[in-house]
Amino acid sequence: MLNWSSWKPLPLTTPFTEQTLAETLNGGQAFRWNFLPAESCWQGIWGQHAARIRFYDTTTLHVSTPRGNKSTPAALATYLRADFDWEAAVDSLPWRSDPHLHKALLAYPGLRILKQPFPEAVLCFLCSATKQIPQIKVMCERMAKSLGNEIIPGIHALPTWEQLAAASEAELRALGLGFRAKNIKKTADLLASSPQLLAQIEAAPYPEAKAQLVTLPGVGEKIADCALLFGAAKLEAFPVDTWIIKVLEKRYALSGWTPPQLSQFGRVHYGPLAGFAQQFIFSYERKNPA
DNA sequence: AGGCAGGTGGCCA
DNA sequence: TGGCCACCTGCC
Repeated sequence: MLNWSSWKPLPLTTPFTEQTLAETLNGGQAFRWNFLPAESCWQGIWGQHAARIRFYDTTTLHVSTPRGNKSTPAALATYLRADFDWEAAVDSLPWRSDPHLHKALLAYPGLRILKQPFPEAVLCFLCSATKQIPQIKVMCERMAKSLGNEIIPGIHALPTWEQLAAASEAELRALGLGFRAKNIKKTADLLASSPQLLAQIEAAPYPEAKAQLVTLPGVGEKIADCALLFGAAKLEAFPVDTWIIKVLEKRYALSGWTPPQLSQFGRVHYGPLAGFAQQFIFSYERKNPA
């Protein structure tokens, strides 16, 4: 394909498996990666970048990027946090005293938390309310096609908040966003009037960042934690969703606990990388429901 | 055919 | 504070 560079190695400090690569890219952290059977690779979009990735061996990915976009390989390394020591992070989790966590860690060796552009993480998770991953992906794709920049022919970035503010609620509803359209429109208008707000939130320590984020229309505790975990590298953020509630109820015998109590439990039990632990538990539970 | 899906905000005791 | 419910849409 003329538009794409040849495959180049991207070394990983933490070993990986093919299944873990799939889970990292398409397991509910991000919504803009698709497997292309014909090319047998993952193709994804973030910010104003697009890339193709395929598993080469446990410590090497192969990467192809659009020709002429020289900054994309470095941006991809940042997005994947390729140089972070995930193995040490895993070892710091309380797996020695938590057999269920231990099982989940072994099931996804090398699983990592992406560093997505913060503004688009907020957008994607605003779409996530009571939706499953495939439907969230459809909503993101429609917003990109209709409102976002075309990065290369046929591949569109998600709209910026500025671009979203320029659309009407009716236009957003027409993209199938449902009741989320109103929240996205209101948040877009608010962010358009404070252009530095998201950058300030991202730069703030987790507790302040979360407190600020939940003031955006449609952003509650869960969406704020997802955006901070997957879009701002705040690994202490511990999203409490229906899956995690189920896990903690059934596998940790915590039935009857309220979401805020479970959130507190998660932070105390899993520690400063609670969100990282959450991702293993989440992935494991979706594949092996209790 | 009706209920439910990686939630949130508003209203009521 | 704590519980309940509407809210879009599509898929089982």
